[in-house]
Amino acid sequence: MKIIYKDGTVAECPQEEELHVLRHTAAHIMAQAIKRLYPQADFAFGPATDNGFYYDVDLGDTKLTDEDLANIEKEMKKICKENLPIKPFILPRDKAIQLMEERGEKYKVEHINDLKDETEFSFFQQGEYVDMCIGPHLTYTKALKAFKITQQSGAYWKNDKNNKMLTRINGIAFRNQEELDAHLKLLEEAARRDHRKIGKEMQLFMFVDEAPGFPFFLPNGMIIKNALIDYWREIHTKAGYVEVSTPLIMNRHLWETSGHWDHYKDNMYATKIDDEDYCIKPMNCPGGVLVYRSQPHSYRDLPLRIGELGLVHRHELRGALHGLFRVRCFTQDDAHLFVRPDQITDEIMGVVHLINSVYEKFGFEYFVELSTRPEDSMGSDEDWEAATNGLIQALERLNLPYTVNEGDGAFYGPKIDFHLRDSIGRTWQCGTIQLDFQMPLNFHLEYVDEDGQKKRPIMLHRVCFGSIERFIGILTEHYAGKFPTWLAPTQVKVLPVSEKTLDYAKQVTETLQNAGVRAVLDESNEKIGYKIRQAQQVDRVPYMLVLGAKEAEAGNISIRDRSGETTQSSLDEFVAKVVDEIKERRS
RNA sequence: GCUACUGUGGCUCAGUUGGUAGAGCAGCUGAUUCGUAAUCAGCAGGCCGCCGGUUCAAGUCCGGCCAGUAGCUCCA
Repeated sequence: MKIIYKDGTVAECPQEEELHVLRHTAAHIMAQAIKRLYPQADFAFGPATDNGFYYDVDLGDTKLTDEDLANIEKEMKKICKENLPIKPFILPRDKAIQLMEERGEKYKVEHINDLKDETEFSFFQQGEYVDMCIGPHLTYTKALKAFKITQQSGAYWKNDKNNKMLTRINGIAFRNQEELDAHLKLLEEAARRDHRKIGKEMQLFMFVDEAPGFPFFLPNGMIIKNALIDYWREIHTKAGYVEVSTPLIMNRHLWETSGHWDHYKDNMYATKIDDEDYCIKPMNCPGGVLVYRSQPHSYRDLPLRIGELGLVHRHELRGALHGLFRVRCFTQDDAHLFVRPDQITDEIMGVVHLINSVYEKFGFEYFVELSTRPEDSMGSDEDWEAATNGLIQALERLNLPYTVNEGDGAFYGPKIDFHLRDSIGRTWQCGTIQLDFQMPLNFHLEYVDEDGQKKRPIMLHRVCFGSIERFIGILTEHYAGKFPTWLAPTQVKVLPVSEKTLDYAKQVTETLQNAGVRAVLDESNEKIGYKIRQAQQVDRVPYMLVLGAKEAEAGNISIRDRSGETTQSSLDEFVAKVVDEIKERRS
């Protein structure tokens, strides 16, 4: 694949750059098509993305329908067919501005003015279309072979909600039709893993119009939630944590002291009690702080690790809600660590190990982000620097690769975030570790040090799952509903071949239940094939026991697992194996 | 909150240019007693998201609201 750089050199494209370049060119060709159909179109940015490309465009008052998008795609195909050569040229600043002004590209002019240090600007031209761009690009429009416009949406100019919302038109592009078809198929398969769909099918949770964003956990979902909580308690007890529970509603004064009233008010639900303002907690930290402050502490007590499975409520914007991934009330597997300055690094490392062990348990791959001071924040520059350095130090000592997310920290401190992927590749923040000098200061927390002086502890906020709701959503997509046995709502489904073996099936079910296994007997008057289909496709149970005359006579069982493999076994052997699998939480 | 789209029985969806709602699955009843991914028949089930408007007539057209989907913004 040949490509052309902004200086006009033509070269063979490095393999790993191919998709990026052709997608970027696709964005240009789409812009050209849009300009032909909508001459008033004023373009903003149009980059390549993971699977395709988009262009943000200001179309004035024009709104696009699906048909319009199809027409744009048609026009793109036409442009490809015309096989226009793509050629770069370079202009000095004043000429560049002049050209873009002549063409009515006011966003490009603004962009040139933003790039204060540049003296020259490169452009790529194909036919009548000119775009300011660094390149490189394909050399001819015909080289773009497989693409599809997928959707339109809105996007703010420069990603700032105070700016105008532009029309974003998205597309996907691949080297050839086969790759594109394969990708579409992949998306279809991913949709089958969607936790909202599986959650409905398996009756894990639900939402109702009367409580938008507030999840209901159904009996099956509660089993998963409780199994996760049991696991959580076990590893936290081992790691030296204690557990508390603090109130959901507390007086406004508390939230003023913590800084939430100033920095988080729009997200808090409020109520009145005896004519005083109260807030429903959006975070658990003030509760943890009050627990710490309720008693004097010695340096010997630290680090103090106080865990809390706290239900928090946040007013998330309507458009942000998304199944269990983004809700308005959720349970954080929270903990607040009160530490001496000399303990910071060790404690952070301890938490990272804990989070890592949890994610490994489920076979997740994650990536780590360091978020620094946001604009709306409290505290001194020195404290922020010290806190940020504390986190960086821990990350480097652990040799953990991370990216920096400038200005994305909490209002009280910087944080390390752990991100997990959903079935279609979107990433969601789950675990987080936040270093906080502010809360201890605002609440006058102290401990008595070795030298008898009162000192201020440092506070670490952290979660492993993040929110149990979001984590269950991620787990559901990760396993496509086929949860490991210890999490599965139904662990064994007992399927009698006919009513004749119902009694034997009842015995087997009871034996399993007495051993602590979540076993369910399918008493329905259906053929065995139907029962299996139901157990496999809807309930997604790890084990199905098919019991007919053969088994009843021999006193054994036939086991079918989710892969469809069947084995014969004695009941005792199977019970022992399953009980052990559950106890060890094997996946 | 913003942009675009969607909203019909528990679930998945049909419903022509406006003429008074239809299927499959699930449910119930009966028959069948069956060997590893759907046995057959019958029955029942619908303020067509909500409110208002246009019309002789609205699931269908218009407006408002509510909820959902994709993306943006924001976040665990």
